[in-house]
Amino acid sequence: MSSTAGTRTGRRHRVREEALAEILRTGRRLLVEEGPGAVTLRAIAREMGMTAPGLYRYYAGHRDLIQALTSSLYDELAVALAAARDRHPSAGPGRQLREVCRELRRWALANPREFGLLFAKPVTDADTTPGTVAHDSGWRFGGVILELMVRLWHGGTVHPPAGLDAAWVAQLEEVREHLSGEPVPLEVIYVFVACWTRLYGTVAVEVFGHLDFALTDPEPLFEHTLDDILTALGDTAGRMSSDVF
Amino acid sequence: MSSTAGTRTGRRHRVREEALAEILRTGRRLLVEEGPGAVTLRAIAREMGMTAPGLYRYYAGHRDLIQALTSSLYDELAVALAAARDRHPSAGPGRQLREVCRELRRWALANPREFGLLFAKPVTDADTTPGTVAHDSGWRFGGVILELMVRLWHGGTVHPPAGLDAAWVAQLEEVREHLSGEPVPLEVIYVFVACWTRLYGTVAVEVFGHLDFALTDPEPLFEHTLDDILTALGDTAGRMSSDVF
DNA sequence: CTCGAAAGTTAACGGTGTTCACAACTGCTG
DNA sequence: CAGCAGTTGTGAACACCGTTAACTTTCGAG
Repeated sequence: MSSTAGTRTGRRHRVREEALAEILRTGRRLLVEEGPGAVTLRAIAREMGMTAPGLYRYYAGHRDLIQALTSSLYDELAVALAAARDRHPSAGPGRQLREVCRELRRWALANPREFGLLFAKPVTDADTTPGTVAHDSGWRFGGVILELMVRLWHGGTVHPPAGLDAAWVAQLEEVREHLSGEPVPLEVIYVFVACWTRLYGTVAVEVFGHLDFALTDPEPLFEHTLDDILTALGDTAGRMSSDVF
Repeated sequence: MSSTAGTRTGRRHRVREEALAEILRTGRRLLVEEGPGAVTLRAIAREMGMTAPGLYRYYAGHRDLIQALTSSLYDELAVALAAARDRHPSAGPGRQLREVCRELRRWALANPREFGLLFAKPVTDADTTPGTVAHDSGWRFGGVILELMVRLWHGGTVHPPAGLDAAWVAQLEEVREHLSGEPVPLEVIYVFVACWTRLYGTVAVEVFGHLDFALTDPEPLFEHTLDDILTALGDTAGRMSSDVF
């Protein structure tokens, strides 16, 4: 172990970071250009002008590499969502949430393979780690959405579902402090989950092409859904229609 | 070519069908017991006491085998949904649709790996056929849901979204006769797609474990969503709450 | 300058999908 | 019944995959 182990930006350390990043970059390029099945240790190494075992100096194996790639993509998505939010600094949380959701769809459509890697797989597919990684990196992105919902909640426009039975409330309590920062009202978590399933369903179905047969342009459906979600959250501004959907 | 080529149930033909079915059965067992990555030509052959190249007498390759397995699972799901519907023959379409949706969730939770194979992957992942197969087999199941929605529509309780712009309507027209049987009203297709995205989102998020961190029992959320969907469809019977969600 | 850690190589093992040449079996036809 | 053709299955082989082990090279810190 070098005596300058704690050094922030040692030369050695820096080129290593670059290598780590290039591996991920190459893996992502393969994912985008050739599909999920093509992001392989040997292919990445080949692409980088080295041999597969060399990659083991950087990642413990194929699984860990994919995991790292997933993490970085979660981060990128989180940054994109936050940027969409900050693009309208003076807007209320409703408008900002709307823009964030639109950015999610935009990102997913622009990066369908990446979206698939992040959201199309079971979180535990017998190979991903128990959940800590999925939590940390996955919730840098989820936190952006949740935070806006909390702010909407603070505005007082959200009215929670009435019939929350006891068991339901109990498990929500469990999650409360699990979220960093302020204590999140239980009902907000419920609303968050409900809205997320709608958002996820709409975007996933579109990105995965499940309704290619029916819709050549699913954007109107998405905007309608967005209206509906924001109405459910009590936001009245920026509404584009007043249908149930 | 044998002279009895057209024979319905020739001996030869029958044992072949059995072999085809056993291959699928074995593949499914591997999928369930060992995960998606384990459903491999060699593993299936090994499990059946033969060698991998022998399977090529039955399926053109790994892709085709997976495709066939997917098709059969779609069929099984369609049968399960239809059975749930027919379990309440005297009930109205609203109640029947409710039971069908519940059955979808039940089936997905009981067969998560199969559900993942059917719905977690992009329909065209650079390896599935263009779409004809996904259409035919995928819509024996979707048709069950659509048919109930059409019946609800005939009941007159469904009110379509008002703001359907022209382009939106145009593409819906395209789909109209693409569906077998009676001409389906355009708005019904819209409602169908909208409801399907909600249903899919709720079930998929639960099955894939995206919200394991937050919910130990997602059933209340599902029931709330179901209430909401059926309300949107104009069905008033069997409602369990009156919240937005 | 030295030396030890890090980076990268080659070789190898077992696994995969896939192809091809070949053997065995089965059942129809002359 | 004999023979023949189609069907079914095998074994060997190829290329690719993840992974491990032993080895060489590189390079920075003391």
